[in-house]
Amino acid sequence: MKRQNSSKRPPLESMVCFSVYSAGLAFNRLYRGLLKGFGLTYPQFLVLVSLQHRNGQKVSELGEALFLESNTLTPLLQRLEASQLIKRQRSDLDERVVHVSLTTSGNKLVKNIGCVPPQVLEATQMKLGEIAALTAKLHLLSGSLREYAKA
Amino acid sequence: MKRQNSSKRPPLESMVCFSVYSAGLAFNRLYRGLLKGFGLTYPQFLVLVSLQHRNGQKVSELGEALFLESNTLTPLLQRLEASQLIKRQRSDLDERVVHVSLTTSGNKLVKNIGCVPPQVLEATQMKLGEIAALTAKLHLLSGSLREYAKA
DNA sequence: TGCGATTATATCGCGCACGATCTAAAGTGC
DNA sequence: GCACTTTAGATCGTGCGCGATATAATCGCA
Repeated sequence: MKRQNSSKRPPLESMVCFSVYSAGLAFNRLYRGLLKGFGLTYPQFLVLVSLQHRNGQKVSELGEALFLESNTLTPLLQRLEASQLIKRQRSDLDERVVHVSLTTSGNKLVKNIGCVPPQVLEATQMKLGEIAALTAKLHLLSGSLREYAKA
Repeated sequence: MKRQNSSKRPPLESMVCFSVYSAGLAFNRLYRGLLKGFGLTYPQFLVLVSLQHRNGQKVSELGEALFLESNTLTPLLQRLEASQLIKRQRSDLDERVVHVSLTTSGNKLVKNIGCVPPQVLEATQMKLGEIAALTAKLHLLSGSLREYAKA
């Protein structure tokens, strides 16, 4: 027999969407502390990591990697450029597209930080395998949600 | 033998933090579409759900439930109040604290929406048990991250 | 009683997310 | 070659998150 939702435990706790939201806030705060010393925000860090993997991406490619669009990326990239960490240059073949690449100091910085600082791993208190499984499930979930939103 | 990270698959995909970030964006977009018709944002909806469970919470209690502070909540609550969905009133016993309660129309609205609209469940493409397990893991993770951030 | 410390909420500024719209460059059909 | 559409980024306005700070009420305690 199922216990009736006695409505004395907060329902937020039982909502996946909230657990994701809340974990997102927690990660953001953790990274904020770790990145503050480097003068980076968390999304900026993600952009640098993506560029480290593949330099010279178009804005639209970065957008596909991060699931963001130009209205978010453009100002973010402008700030990174102002910090001398990236360069933006219009393509010669198609003047509409803008290629983004790490500067020398940008490259040095992201190498210095490393993709997953050891503090983050420690903070999760999870085993590597568990983390990988969780990551995979979340990507599946994201995919389904995006699929549904499109349809 | 471990395959070397051949650095041709984007490293973002292997980062938990990114999978959480990205799933958060996806949920936000999904809810945005669902809530637009009700004139609500996703965080506003979460506040209403929390109040439905326990009406008259202090701002600080809402903050503990949602892991947010007054600098985020105050303007959010002001907007909800402007929409006539909640009432804010200072306590008589302690004039520092503000109690937040649903108005009749706010109560009606949140009941109308329901905690987890069926569309969301469908969009996840997951079984209830899977969702519950994921939710539990994420709460654990959030807890560890917050614990680490405090220390 | 009075005054420094603490607490609850509010205010401000900045940087994301994102809907809506704009601009300019390419593509397209005739 | 010329209008029509499409595409890539950029711009603008709004609403979060959050660090820093302000304001006002309460507490502690000598």
